[in-house]
Amino acid sequence: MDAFAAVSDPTRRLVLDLLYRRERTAGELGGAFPSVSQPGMSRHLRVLRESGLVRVRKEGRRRVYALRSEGLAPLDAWISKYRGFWETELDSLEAHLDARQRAAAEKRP
Amino acid sequence: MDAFAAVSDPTRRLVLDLLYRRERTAGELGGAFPSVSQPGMSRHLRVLRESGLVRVRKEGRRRVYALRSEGLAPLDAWISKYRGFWETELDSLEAHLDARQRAAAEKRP
DNA sequence: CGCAGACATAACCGGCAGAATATTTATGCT
DNA sequence: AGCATAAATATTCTGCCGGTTATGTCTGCG
Repeated sequence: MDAFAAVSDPTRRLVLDLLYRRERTAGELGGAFPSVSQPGMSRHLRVLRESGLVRVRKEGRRRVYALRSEGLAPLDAWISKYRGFWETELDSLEAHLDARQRAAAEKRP
Repeated sequence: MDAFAAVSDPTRRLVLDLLYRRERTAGELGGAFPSVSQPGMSRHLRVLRESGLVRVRKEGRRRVYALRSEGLAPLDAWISKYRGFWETELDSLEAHLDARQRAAAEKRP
């Protein structure tokens, strides 16, 4: 599963958000989501691992997960192409004007 | 379907990439993907519409699709939190050094 | 050694996403 | 009006994803 698909799941995004602040053990992460069973979280973590978004290290019998934000680089690279598109008024403003024109045109044709 | 899920599909990303350059009719977009049937493309376009990533206008019997890049803003907002994490050497360089240290430590303990 | 804790994997299930075929709607053309 | 074209929707089928229960593996500890 690629980074795009990995991040398309809300739970996994929240996991990454937790890891952004600090490392956490699998147990801590699981505990943060009461709606998800232990194996469920384990599978989410596996997906995040295999798509390169987190790294693990063993610490006794715990697994400590940490963010590996470079994994998001491909995603960011793709989006960066579009960024600035909506920051310049080039399409949002244009769309707004189009809508106004169309609305006006429908009122008095 | 939210923007994250919409963009998690490779075909839909390619469609957006095509629309980045210019507007296209549904037919043009379909023709660009021989592996996808006409209704298939129509459904992809529907998803992109409903997640706010494209807008349509009717032009005769054609539907002209255009990028609505503001739809990507939530996605970009989420990622931007992580950007700079791998740009500052704060984790990639650190991880690299950690790895070197660990490797060295294992060679002569 | 043997037990308990932490986590991963296996097996299974329900639902939904994606693809194909068939049909419908709307528009242009003669 | 009648036909062809463009594109959307309906229907069906299949495969994968997320969740659960059950089980396995490894580690720390008495």
